[in-house]
Amino acid sequence: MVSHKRQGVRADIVDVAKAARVSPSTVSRSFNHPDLVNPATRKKIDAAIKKLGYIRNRAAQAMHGKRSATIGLIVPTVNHAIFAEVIQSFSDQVDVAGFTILMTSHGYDLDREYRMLRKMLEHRVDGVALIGLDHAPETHALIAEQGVPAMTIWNYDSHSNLSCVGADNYLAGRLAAQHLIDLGHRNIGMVFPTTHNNDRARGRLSGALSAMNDAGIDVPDDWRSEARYSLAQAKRACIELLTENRPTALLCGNDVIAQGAVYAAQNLELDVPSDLSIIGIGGFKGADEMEPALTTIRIPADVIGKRAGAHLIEMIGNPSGDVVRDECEVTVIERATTAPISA
Amino acid sequence: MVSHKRQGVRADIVDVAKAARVSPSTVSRSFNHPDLVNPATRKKIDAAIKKLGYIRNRAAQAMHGKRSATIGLIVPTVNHAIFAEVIQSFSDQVDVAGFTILMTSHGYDLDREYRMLRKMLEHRVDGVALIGLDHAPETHALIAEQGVPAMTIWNYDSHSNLSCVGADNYLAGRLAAQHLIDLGHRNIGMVFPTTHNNDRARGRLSGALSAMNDAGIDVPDDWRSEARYSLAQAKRACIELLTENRPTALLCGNDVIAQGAVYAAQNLELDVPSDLSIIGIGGFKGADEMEPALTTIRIPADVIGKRAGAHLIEMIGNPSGDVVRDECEVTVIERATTAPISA
DNA sequence: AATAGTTTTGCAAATGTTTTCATAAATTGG
DNA sequence: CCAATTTATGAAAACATTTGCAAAACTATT
Repeated sequence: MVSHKRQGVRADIVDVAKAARVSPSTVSRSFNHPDLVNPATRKKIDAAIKKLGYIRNRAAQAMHGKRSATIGLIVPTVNHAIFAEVIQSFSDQVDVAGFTILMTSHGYDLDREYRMLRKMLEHRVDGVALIGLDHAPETHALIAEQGVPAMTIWNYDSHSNLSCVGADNYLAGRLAAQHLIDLGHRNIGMVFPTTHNNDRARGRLSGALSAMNDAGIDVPDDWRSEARYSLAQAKRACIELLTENRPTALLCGNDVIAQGAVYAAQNLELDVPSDLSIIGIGGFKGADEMEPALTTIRIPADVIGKRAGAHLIEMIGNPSGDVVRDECEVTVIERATTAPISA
Repeated sequence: MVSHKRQGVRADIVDVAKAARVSPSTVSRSFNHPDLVNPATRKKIDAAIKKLGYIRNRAAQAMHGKRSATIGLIVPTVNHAIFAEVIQSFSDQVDVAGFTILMTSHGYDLDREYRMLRKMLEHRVDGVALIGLDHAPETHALIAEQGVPAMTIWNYDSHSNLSCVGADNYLAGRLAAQHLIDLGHRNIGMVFPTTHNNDRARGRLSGALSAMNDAGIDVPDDWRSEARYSLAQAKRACIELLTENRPTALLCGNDVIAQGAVYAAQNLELDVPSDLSIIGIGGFKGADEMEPALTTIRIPADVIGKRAGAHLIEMIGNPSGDVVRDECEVTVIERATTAPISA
C-alpha cells in the first residue's frame, strides 16, 4: 500500500493542486476569488482539500502584503470584570469580519505595553487596540512610525492624537458628584484607586472634584482615601474612613470600591442609603443585582468594545489616516444606594 | 535631500543588510544565533535596525517551519470571572516563554469552537488550548490529524484522550455535599446551571448526588433548580425554591449562584447560616469578601492556567505525543455561610 | 612564512502562498 | 463556420525570511 502523501507532513497548496490535477494558482484562486473558477473545478479542489486535510497557511498569505487577519489587543489585565466585558464585545465584533485577536496584558506597566506592541507588530497585525490614554512616548512613536491602524479603547478624549472610543471619565466623575449634590449632600467622602498610570481614575477624580468645587463644597484631605482594586481593600479603606469621619455620602471611583463601601457600612451597622449614600462609577454587570442595588454611573463597556471593533476594522479597510473619536454616553443609573439627605 | 529609504514602505531584512553593509543572512543570524556573529558586526546591524525602524516579520519566519510563536486559546467566553482568571495566568505563563496568544471565544457553541480551531490552525499556532472536556468529535479529529500540541484546561479527567490540566469537578461536587452532610444537613436543595454542553456542571452535580446517595439522602425533584449564570437569575431561582420548600442547606453549582442564594435568603429574611447554610463551588476572587463570606470549594484557576501554560510549552518543545494529565487540588474553604444544623 | 584550524560571512535554495500576464478553451454573434 | 469576446487555467515572479554549504578572513602553531 502506497501512501499518496508524504507521511507526517502537512499538505500544502501544491499537494492539493496535484491531487485535484490543477495548478496551485487555481487552488489559491478557488479560495480567494471563487467566482473566477469553474464550479466543477472548485468541486474537485474541495474534494482534494478534504482528502488531504489541507489547511491554508495564513502566515504565507500575510507575507504577500495581504492581511494577516489578526488584530492586536493590548490590555492592562484580563482578570477584571470591566476589561473582560470590553474584550468580549470587541472580540465578537472583529470576529465576524474574519479577524482573530492576538492578545497580551501588561499589568499596567507602560514599558511592558511598549514591548507587547512591538511583539504585535512582529506578527504583522493589521491593527492594534490599546486600553486607555496613558502610554509611553515610544508607544506613540512606534505606532506613528509603523503607520499601523491603532485605536485606544475605554476613554474618550476630544484632543487625543490617537483614535479613541470610550467614555468621558471626567464627565462620569462630575455626574457622580452632581448626583450626590443634587440629593442635598454636602459632606462627601471620596474613595478612589491610585491615579498613577491610570487616566480613568484621574479623570473621574478631577471631574468629581470640579463639580464639588463648582458647588462650593470642600473635601478635606482626610475624607479622601485610596484603595486598590479589591473588595477587601476597599472595604478596609472605607471602614477606616468612616470610623474617623462621618460623611453623609461616599463617592467611589469604581463599582468594586462602591461594593466594598456597602460592605463597610453593613459592618459598621450604618443603613444604606438612609445613613449613608454610596455611588459608584462603572456599571459592572453585577451592580444592579447587589443588595442594595448600587447607584452608579454606567460606562457601557459592551458598546465601547463593539464600536471600537467596528472603527478599527473600518480603519484597516480604508486607512485614511484620519483619527476618529467616538464618545460613548455615560448615564447615571439611580438605584438603591443613594437617597436625599434627610433629618 | 535624498531619503536613503523608500518612502512609506516598511524596511525589510535586506534594507537592514544594505544599511549595515552585510548580507541578509548575517542579519538573520544576528537575530537567531547571535553567538555566531562577530560582536562588531552585530553592533553595525543593531544600529541599522534602529535607524530604519526595522521590525522582523514573524510571519515570514513561520513560513520556514519555524515556530509561529503563537498559541491558540479557545474559550467559551472571556466575560466571566473564572475564565478571565485562567486566561490571565495562562497568558502570563506563555508570555515569558515568548509566545503570544491568539484568542477567540465561542459562547459554548461547539460547532463554533471547531471553526475557531480551524482558524487557529490557519494561523499555524504552535499549540492550542481549549476549555473543558466537551468538544465536537470533529474537533478531536482535527487535533489528532494535524498533530498540533493541544491541551484542555479546567477539568481533570483521568481517562481523557487529550492532555488536560484542571480540577476534578466530580470530586468538587462530592466535597461540597459531604461538607453539608458532615454538618448534619439532610434536607438539601440544589441549584445548578444547565448541564447541557457543560461538563463542569455535570461533573459537580453527579458528584454531589453520589455523595448524597451514599449518605442515604434523597433529593426530591422540586428541591432542585436550574439557574443560568447570572446573579439575578440565580436569586430568582433560589427565592422560588425557598418559598415552595424549606431545605436547611443549599448546594450551589457555582459561586455566582451561591451569591444569588445569599441574596435570596436576605430577601426572604432568612439568616445565613443559622436558618440556611449555603455552599458554592469555584472559589472566585470576591467570595471571601462577601458578607457573609462564602463557604465554597476552591478550584484554583490561577494555578490551573499557569500549569496549563507550562505543560503546553513543554509539549511544543518536545512533542512526544504522550498525553499529560495534571490534577489540581480542590479544597473546601469553610467560611461564614455554612454552620452545623441546630435546633 | 606556510599550514592547519577556527571564526565569520555570503550565496543560493527553500518555505507556501498570491498575482500578473499570457494562453487556451469555450461561447457568442454574424 | 469564422471572428470576436469571454471565461478558465497555468507559468513564473514576488513576498521576507532561514539555513546548509562553501569561501574568506583571521589565529595559532610550527
